[in-house]
Amino acid sequence: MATAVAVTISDAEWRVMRIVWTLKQTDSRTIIDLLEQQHDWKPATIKTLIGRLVKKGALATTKQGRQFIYTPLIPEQNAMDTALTNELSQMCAMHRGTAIAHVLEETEMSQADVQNLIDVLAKKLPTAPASVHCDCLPDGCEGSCEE
Amino acid sequence: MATAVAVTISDAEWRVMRIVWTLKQTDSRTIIDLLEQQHDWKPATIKTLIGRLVKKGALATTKQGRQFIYTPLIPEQNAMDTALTNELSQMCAMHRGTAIAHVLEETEMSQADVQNLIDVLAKKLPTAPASVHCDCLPDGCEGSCEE
DNA sequence: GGCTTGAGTTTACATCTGTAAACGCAAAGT
DNA sequence: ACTTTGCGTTTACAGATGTAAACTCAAGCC
Repeated sequence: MATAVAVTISDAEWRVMRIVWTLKQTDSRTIIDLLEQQHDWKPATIKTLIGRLVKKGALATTKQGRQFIYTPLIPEQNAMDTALTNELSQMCAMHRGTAIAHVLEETEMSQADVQNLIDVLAKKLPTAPASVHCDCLPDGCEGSCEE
Repeated sequence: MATAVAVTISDAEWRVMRIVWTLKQTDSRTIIDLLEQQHDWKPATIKTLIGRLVKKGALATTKQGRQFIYTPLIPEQNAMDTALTNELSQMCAMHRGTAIAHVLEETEMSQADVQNLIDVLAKKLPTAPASVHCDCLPDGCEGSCEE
């Protein structure tokens, strides 16, 4: 199996990855031009981010004449997935549902996406447990979180 | 309006907050005891985290004899909400729906929660746009992201 | 062939985070 | 009253992150 130790992508790095994911492959010139429009980052800053992403194994480089062509080494959907799951998993298990509800309300999604989510949930409903308990305290200390 | 500049809570600090949120109020002795069971953190580490949370304005202190009673200054659901929304907002708008779908599949939720989500989505369905476009490139560069 | 230019690399530095020891002091015990 | 204990504070330090200048070459132009 690949030694994909779930590379961690920081906020600023995320911007760079989005460019590469969207374009599938590009050179630094393009990345820098695009990011300079979106943020007021100096080219040097963007170069640093690209460098770190390569070192982290998030971007692959292919020598193309004098420069490099960058391509993503980790799939976008995969990164999104991991980031959200990590964030959620650090929260109280009992309250995750509510948090997701709030997020759903604030997130704009296409009709197809909404429908898809409904389907996913409908399939989940039958096997969902009657309740999920708070896991904020060490085992054996539960019970204080019911409201 | 309160000067709630949306305090940022780090991963380690989350553990502390969860204890306080769950217990509503406690002293450091309790926090330290509980966290020493969950992680192998030294008491000093936990003291540092508590101190930082107080300085950040996430925890309030009330002198109680020789010690302090800590209470949360920011509501748990609020913090969860902000954290998830921040994470999501840094991702490609077009792909958020799919990411949420994946998360939903992996997150254990009570039947009531699942049902609630279905309701939220059902209400959202009518007003959902036909499609949400990729916003990874600066304005005017779109179109490369359709697949 | 020498100079210019630009891509990638190195170095820089403040802040945040994880992790923790050391310290100052007031309360509690004897 | 004196000592001990424990709580909160100060100090420490490495690694990650945001931000960016400086430097090194090889490719491209005259």
